[in-house]
Amino acid sequence: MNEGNKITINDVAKAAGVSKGTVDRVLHNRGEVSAKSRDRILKVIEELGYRPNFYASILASRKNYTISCIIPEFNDGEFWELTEKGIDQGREYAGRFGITINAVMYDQYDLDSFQNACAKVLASDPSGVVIAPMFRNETLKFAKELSERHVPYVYIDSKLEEDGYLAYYGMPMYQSGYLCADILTDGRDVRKVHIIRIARDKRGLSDPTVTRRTGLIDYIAEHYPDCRIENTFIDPKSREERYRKLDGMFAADPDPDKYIVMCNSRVHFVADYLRDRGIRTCRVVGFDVLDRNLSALRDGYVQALIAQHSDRQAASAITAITDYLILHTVPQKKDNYTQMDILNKYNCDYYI
Amino acid sequence: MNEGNKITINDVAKAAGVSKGTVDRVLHNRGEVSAKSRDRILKVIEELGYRPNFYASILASRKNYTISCIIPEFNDGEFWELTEKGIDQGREYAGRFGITINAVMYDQYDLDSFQNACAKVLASDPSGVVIAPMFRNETLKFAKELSERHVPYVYIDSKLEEDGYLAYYGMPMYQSGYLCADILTDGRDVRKVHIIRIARDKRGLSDPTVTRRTGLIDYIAEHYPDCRIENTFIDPKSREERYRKLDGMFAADPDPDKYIVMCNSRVHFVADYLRDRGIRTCRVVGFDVLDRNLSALRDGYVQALIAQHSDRQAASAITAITDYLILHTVPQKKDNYTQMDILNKYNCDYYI
DNA sequence: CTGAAAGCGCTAACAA
DNA sequence: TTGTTAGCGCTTTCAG
Repeated sequence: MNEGNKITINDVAKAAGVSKGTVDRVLHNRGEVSAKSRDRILKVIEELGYRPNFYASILASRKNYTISCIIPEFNDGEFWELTEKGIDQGREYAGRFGITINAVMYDQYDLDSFQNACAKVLASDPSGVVIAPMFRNETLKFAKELSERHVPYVYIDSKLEEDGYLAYYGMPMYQSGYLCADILTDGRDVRKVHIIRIARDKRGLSDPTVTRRTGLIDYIAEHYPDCRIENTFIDPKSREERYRKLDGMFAADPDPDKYIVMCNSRVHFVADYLRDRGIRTCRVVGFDVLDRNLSALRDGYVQALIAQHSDRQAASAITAITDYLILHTVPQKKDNYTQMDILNKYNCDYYI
Repeated sequence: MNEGNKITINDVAKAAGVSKGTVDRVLHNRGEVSAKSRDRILKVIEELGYRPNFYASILASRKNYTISCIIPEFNDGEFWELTEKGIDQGREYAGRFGITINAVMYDQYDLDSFQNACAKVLASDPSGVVIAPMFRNETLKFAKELSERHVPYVYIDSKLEEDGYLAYYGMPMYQSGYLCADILTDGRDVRKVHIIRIARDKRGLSDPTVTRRTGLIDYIAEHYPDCRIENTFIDPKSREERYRKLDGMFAADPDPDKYIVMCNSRVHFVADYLRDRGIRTCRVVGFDVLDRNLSALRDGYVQALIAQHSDRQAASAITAITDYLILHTVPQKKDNYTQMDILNKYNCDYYI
């Protein structure tokens, strides 16, 4: 039945001359077993190629595993929505093993909110944790606590430079910037690149796109040494302010053929501006498959989008913990860099 | 345990005033049950929100499901190798439910071999079938037989115009050709496009790339009405012959900046030629992530590859049948068109 | 047509 | 330290 394997715990017990209770003990490092018995049992397991039947196991042990996912809160159509979809996919998988998934959201601009989320999760005594970190120090503390409790945790989106995590699923950020620059410039004669950036009002927040921007800038330096890079900061909260800034940008340089890029998921801000101003002469590249970005892509205000399956990242994270909990397996690779998808108007409609 | 649902078959039996044996009978339409009992049980199930525990079910019923996958045979590094990897992924999933997966290969250029494969699968009385069809009529017959036996089957790679399949997973072929043309021409001043095609020696074989080529040609007609399209046929078996043909192509038109495309996975043939001849002036686009194509991409002899996750197609197919068999669920969508991935030298290393 | 009972393979007390 | 045993929730005879 179980992958064609008919050897049961009883067979092992018999062959090792012990009872199945003892076999179960060594299987789960539960209770004390004499070194002699343990060795013999382990040997028999090896020889017979015994593989436990997980269904019998799940059935017999009515454990109540629960995995908590800590991600930023979001509004409809924003980046993290896709991650939540992935959590739902993961929930379906984990649910088959009787594992409960719950999501805890935090305000990604508010440290307190993040701390609260972590504390809440810790208090709930989770069997495993998925986390999309935004605050370095606090995450480090949280990770340490989880490690000490032997609670497996996996990072999604970005990770920290510590080592205790079970796995990581995210995009290679530097390379995504490099790729982005390649698509933007596209072998053309580019003299100037405009990077549109979000003006961050709060201090102390790590900018998640800095690595990506570095990749972008490096590409330009390597392939277009004479190309200038100009940063323009816009306010995500004020449309008027944005338009003023972008008007200023266009006024400063009369060349209508601009190369514009945004390193986060908000390129729709640029697209909206271009649409309103009727400007169709720019080459614009951005990131991520928000609905608003997709429609900009379809309408030709954005030429390409670099996307990642952040749903799959979340789902993989949950799967990894589930398998760890139930099957006692660890992911093949610890660091999993997800593919970078290039979308244009001709393939975007087939993107999930 | 089971998704937070604690109601068991015993609860249902008690509430309905019958034994759990009878409940099981109505659950699986097994044996005769009086209309009265059946109605009462169904009502109780509804009211209590009873959900069977799959693990107990799998454990108790030592059924031996097996899913057969019929795909073309292949050599190392060829297209179908990736599909086989997906079958392995699917096997892992299905194995957890005690389902055996076996793969049956056929020679995609030999009708007899395909018929044999089908007959063999039929004889083995499979619980489900995954098929990558190449021969239309024979597949139609096979599908009909499966339908009559109530054996669920899913198409991968391509499908037929019948309706009995459980699901389909494959690339949108026409659109892939359209996309390919867009990437090839890339807004440039293109006067001529070279399509390199495989000379097929056998008659009566359906060319799997004809739809893709149509998409390609349509794009050119729409966007480059004055562009000429030239077909060159090469022999997959003879390197000399290929070089002769390609030499001829280059001799016929002195322009070194050629636009070259192949609609199947063999663009490495072109790349090898260009590498040997030291030609770096062409723009070349092809399909699929064979190792040889990837190295051509990295080395700059191919500018872009359009790829599909044919591994995921196979894995999804197996998952769909597994879930159908075990969970009694049908796929959300019947026709699943997988995304078209655009690969260049900057993102190909993160693919898969 | 229906109930009773014996497992499926494993876990987790409880004795010894 | 170890064996024994009573289930987990469901399927499947076998009587009746």
